[in-house]
Amino acid sequence: MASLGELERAVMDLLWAGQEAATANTLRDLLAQSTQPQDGSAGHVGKDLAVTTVLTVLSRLERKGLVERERGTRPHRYQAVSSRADHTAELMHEVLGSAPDREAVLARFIGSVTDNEAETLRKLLGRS
Amino acid sequence: MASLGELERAVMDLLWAGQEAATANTLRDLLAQSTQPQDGSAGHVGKDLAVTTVLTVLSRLERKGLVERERGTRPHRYQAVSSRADHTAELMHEVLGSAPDREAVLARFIGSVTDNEAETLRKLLGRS
DNA sequence: AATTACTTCTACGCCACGTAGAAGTTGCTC
DNA sequence: GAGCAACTTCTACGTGGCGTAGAAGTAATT
Repeated sequence: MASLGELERAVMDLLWAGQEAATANTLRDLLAQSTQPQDGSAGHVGKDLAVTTVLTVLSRLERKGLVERERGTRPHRYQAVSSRADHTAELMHEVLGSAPDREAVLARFIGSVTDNEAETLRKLLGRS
Repeated sequence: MASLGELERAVMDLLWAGQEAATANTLRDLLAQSTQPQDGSAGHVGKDLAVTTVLTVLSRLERKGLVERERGTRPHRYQAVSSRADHTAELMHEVLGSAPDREAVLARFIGSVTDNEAETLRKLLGRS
């Protein structure tokens, strides 16, 4: 219940970026442009997808519990269930949770964190 | 480059558990028993696999860089490249790394950590 | 009622993974 | 050193997730 496909991730990124709920069409358009805004002159690289494709992906994301849709409005509006930060943190816990040696894992994790982040963590934890 | 299948994970668990390199046959036997050591009387649940199956999985794990094999010895001996803790910590970094808002993620992560673990983290981080 | 906009259903190709037989290779034994 | 036994590699099939989208169904608009 963790990994996302490439397109699924792209859609989630858009949903996480915009604060408001979006329609499939909107997302389709955003996908058509994003990914490579700056472009010499050749073809743009943003995927030019069929709307149904986006809808399929959104359905799958809904099934996975990552996305929520308003069914009332005619063009259904989709939005992420939780923020990217929340979701990522959840993922980290998922990864950590599967380990019987949590402390050891945390030790290794901390060991390879940047100084800045270590500082952030200290602040977040407060001193005992 | 992250997720493992069920069998792949079972094999890694065995390799991580035992400190020494193991052969495909050994692993096959361990897989046949483990998973449900305690058993009323009915059939055991440990997978009874063909050795080739184990070998295939080991090859795939090798390709993924999780396992290393001694090709010299006749029954090749396999072992995990890094400890489970290292691997898990690495995974956590992978998950975290893909986020543009690392600090926010860390905040959420810390927010939902158990008290014990928070304490552990404080110790690990030491004073500034 | 017909047209249009939107959603759901169905589907196909690809790739990872569980699974394992067939074929090839190496080493031991007599 | 010929043959058997053990081991590895090759090939393959079924299943399921994902990218992709057309066909079919449903609702809103005029």
